[in-house]
Amino acid sequence: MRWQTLDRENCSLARTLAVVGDRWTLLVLRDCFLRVRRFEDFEASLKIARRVLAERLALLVEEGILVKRPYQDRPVRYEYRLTEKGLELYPALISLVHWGDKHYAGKSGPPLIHRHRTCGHDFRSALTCSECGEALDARAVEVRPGAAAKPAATIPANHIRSRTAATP
Amino acid sequence: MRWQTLDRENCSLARTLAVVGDRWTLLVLRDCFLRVRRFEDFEASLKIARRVLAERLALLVEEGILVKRPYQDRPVRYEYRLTEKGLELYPALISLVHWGDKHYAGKSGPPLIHRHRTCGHDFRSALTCSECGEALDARAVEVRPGAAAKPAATIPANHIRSRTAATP
DNA sequence: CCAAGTAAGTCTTGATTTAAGACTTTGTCA
DNA sequence: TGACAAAGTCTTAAATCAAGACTTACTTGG
Repeated sequence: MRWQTLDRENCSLARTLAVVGDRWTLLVLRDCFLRVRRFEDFEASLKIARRVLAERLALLVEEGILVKRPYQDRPVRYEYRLTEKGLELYPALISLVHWGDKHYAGKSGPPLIHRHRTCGHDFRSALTCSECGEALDARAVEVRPGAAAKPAATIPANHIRSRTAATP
Repeated sequence: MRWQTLDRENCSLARTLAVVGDRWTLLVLRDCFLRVRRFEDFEASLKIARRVLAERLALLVEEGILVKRPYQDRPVRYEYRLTEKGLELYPALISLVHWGDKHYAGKSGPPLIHRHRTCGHDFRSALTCSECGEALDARAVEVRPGAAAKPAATIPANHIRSRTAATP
């Protein structure tokens, strides 16, 4: 499969990955959430090849996830900032970070600690149901095709009926 | 950067991406949550090259995210199932899916609809603070280095002080 | 005025990864 | 015996990526 064609797949995950599903892209976004904003700062932080960084930033701007805007004239210099759409990736990112904290942190704990300013506590993110507010477990989720589904495309025949997801 | 060395980075996101941060790996995991379990079913569903699929499955098993177990003898045939550790990736995956639903679904809505069996409603996932239960916004999160932090490694100097994340 | 510095890229080249699909193994079924 | 099936492995050409030298446009110090 060519990744340029992935956005045409009838699957929201595939479409999402076509845009941000590249390792460098996700690390660039992590830096954005840590308030890194300038080309050279991304480069120094990530030790990424400049060509690749330029390409990823351009893609993120094109997709409306970052905006490029001048922070000075003469000479004009640009910075990259998250848009609202970009900020909405936070749940996915923080979930990945917390999963890594849990399974791959060393003896001394995670490298970064997150504090919720609103309540003042260090937290771990929790995924809840938008309707009942309870914690969401994969085993309690059922999936069915929406109006846009073309079942044959990405879901094997034995999954097009509504079934409980993931009960290993 | 070589991706094999990414797991030595002092950053939970980098370590996580070293394991599951590959596009194919994430699509394989999506299929796992949709109850795909057999080699040929993954292949048919994803149209992935067999060699790549074999490699990704082996990695996920090695990392304890999937288990490989026989579902029949004579001839012995195997299936792949999510472990508890694998199931814990659900928040990250569903967040990516819902982000894709929101920004890349067509007129007719998302391809798949998720229902919470516990409460019976179709839902969108919501990220909440584990401490106060309120919805989490990236702008309300402050980050500071934990005991394991080696600030110079992955966080630029101007970010090692505790600062609010992401206020674009 | 000239040299050095800086931010933000672009270009070139060699290494790595991927895709496609033919081939292999082990066993069943008609 | 021959066809079929699941779950891989192997080969090779094509695509993608990494590293770092080079470029551009402007500023600042001497």
